[in-house]
Amino acid sequence: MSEEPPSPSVRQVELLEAAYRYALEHGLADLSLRPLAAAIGSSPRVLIYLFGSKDGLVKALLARARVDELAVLGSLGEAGPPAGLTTAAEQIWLWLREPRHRPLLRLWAEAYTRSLIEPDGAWAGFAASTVTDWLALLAAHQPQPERDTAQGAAVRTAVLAALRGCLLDLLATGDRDRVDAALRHQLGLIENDRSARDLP
Amino acid sequence: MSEEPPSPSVRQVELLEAAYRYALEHGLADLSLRPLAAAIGSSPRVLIYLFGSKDGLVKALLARARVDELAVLGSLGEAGPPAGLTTAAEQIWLWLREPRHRPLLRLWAEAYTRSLIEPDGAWAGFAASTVTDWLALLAAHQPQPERDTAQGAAVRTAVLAALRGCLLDLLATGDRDRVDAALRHQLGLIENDRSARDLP
DNA sequence: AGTTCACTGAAACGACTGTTTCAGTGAACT
DNA sequence: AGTTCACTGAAACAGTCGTTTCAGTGAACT
Repeated sequence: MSEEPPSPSVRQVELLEAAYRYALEHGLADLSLRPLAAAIGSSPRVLIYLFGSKDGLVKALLARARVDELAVLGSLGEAGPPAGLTTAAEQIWLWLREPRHRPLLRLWAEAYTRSLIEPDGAWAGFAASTVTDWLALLAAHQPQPERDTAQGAAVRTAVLAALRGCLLDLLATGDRDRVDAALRHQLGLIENDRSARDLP
Repeated sequence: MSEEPPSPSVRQVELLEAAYRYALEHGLADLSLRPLAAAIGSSPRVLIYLFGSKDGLVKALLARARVDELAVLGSLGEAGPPAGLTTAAEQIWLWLREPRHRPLLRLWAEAYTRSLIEPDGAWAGFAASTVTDWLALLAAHQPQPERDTAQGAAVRTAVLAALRGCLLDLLATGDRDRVDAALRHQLGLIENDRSARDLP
């Protein structure tokens, strides 16, 4: 309990990275120290030593997943001037639908729903914070007068809902053509409506 | 292993109902026979006897949740003639946003994502089957020429995605006004587009 | 009365859980 | 050379898990 290295060492991030890859494959729900340690060439003893407890390890894994998520937000948000709400949403969707991102998105969905059921512990606040993160990104692509209105919040909420709803469908059915057409239809309607009001 | 009652007895549905209420409160991820049995006034022995195994119990619980889901579908689908796609979606949303349905929807979300990660076992196919169920309901509210086209499938997929995306947001943030406005905005755009094409 | 049979309490089984205790590594620093 | 200290293997701890074994209930049926 008293033993816990203050700063993340080299070995620690190595193991965290290996554990992260393991979690992407097997999920977090049934995560167990002994199988995990065996798979990444470590031992339960070391994991407990480095992360304090299993809860600490799970928190570190969720934080690691969040780093990936924020990296996407950063690459889409800071790369140049605001691109317009629907354009940004399209770029996000291109990233979401990539088959190689599916393990990460499954893990994300698992952490999301788990934090709904078990609001305390390692999962606390995951769902709420991920919603606000993405909403903030979308807000950055809305023009200034609209951005701060309740109407503006509703529009970016709708865009986020379309993205997440389509993602859920895609993860469950894998039916890329249908889901792709659905999102494109949805964004097209929003785009039409916005251009009719002279909003980017 | 050999003992398993063939037909569901009275006692069995009583216990299943009690276990269902327990699962709505505590979720399925950490479900354990001993605490569950203690809470519903039974014993692990009896649960194993009646449901064959814990896996059988979980399957029964998921089937029970599915009964609730199908009941909603039935009440919205068979009640009169097709009401139009967006009207049907609005009615579904009125049901989804009810605070008293939140435990059921949390359980539903948990089973959904879990079946994405662990495609075998008791959860198998839950996500995919729930998608097709709801899509079929929405299809019943589309007019006949459109219903069987790829465009029609895309539109009802978009409607379902909007509903699910808004539901996820609502479960995480509880921000009813914003989410409500988002869904209304989304459905309004679809409605406008459809009436412009003479589709109900 | 005797048998059958659905049902159940108590206790144990082996496997697994996260965590701790103890005993060491081996490299870095004084 | 001696000490410190980050790190780790082996084993055990107490607890929980799903499941099984055994020994019964008590009502229904022959």
